[in-house]
Amino acid sequence: MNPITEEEVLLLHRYVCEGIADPKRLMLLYYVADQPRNVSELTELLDVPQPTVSHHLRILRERGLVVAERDGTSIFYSLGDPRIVEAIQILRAYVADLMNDRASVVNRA
Amino acid sequence: MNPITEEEVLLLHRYVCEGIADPKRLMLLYYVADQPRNVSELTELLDVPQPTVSHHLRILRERGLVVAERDGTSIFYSLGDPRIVEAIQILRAYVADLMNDRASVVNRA
DNA sequence: TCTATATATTCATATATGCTGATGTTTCTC
DNA sequence: GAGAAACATCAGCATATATGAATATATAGA
Repeated sequence: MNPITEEEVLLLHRYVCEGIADPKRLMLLYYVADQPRNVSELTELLDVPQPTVSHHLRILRERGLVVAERDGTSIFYSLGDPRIVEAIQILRAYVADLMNDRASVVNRA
Repeated sequence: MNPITEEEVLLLHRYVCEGIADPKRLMLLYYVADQPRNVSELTELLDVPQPTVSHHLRILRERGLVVAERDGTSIFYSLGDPRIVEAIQILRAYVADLMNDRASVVNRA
């Protein structure tokens, strides 16, 4: 495996891991990966106050994980790079297996 | 894209994202992905007090991201699932591009 | 320009997390 | 069983982060 440097890890953490380290931000990434959505839509989908959504969108935006485009008074957000969700999909499969394993352990008991 | 449920996101966050949301833990994952290593080795590699290493290993272990195996007084840690690093590699490539883009923007200025 | 709508920012608080010295536990050897 | 080595846990502190009410900013339309 290509050895990773400490500097690389710090960048990785700063620009990606911090970004996805919150359940609401994960949901936001999936919402905007599906189609561009404005803040009002995302606020309704997440069911939290609008400032909370803007706060999380800012964190995602500053890291390039989402991109914003204004259309009139609305601002539409979309996924910054498809690899983000691609990577999360792999982790999602891992978690699914993890849960299946636990279930089968319970069934054997 | 396969729609993700809120429950799935919570599990994903709890079992993976929390785990990789720290630079030291990212380094640990890469160290043990390379080869199984005991706590003493990891303590030396990370250059932090041993309790700090054990603290992070515990978080990784509880989530299945690493597995522990005792050999005498030593405990060797190895990667729990290759998909973890596979996913991180994708994010790593993304960050590399992000940095290259920034560099080229600077060069054009 | 005035008003309404959409979004961002500020600020205070609560919670979570990382850190590490001190201490406990497990295992090996003699 | 005593001592040493390796690792885990505890406990207290410091820092970071999420939250959301209040407020500011930006745009569109009248």
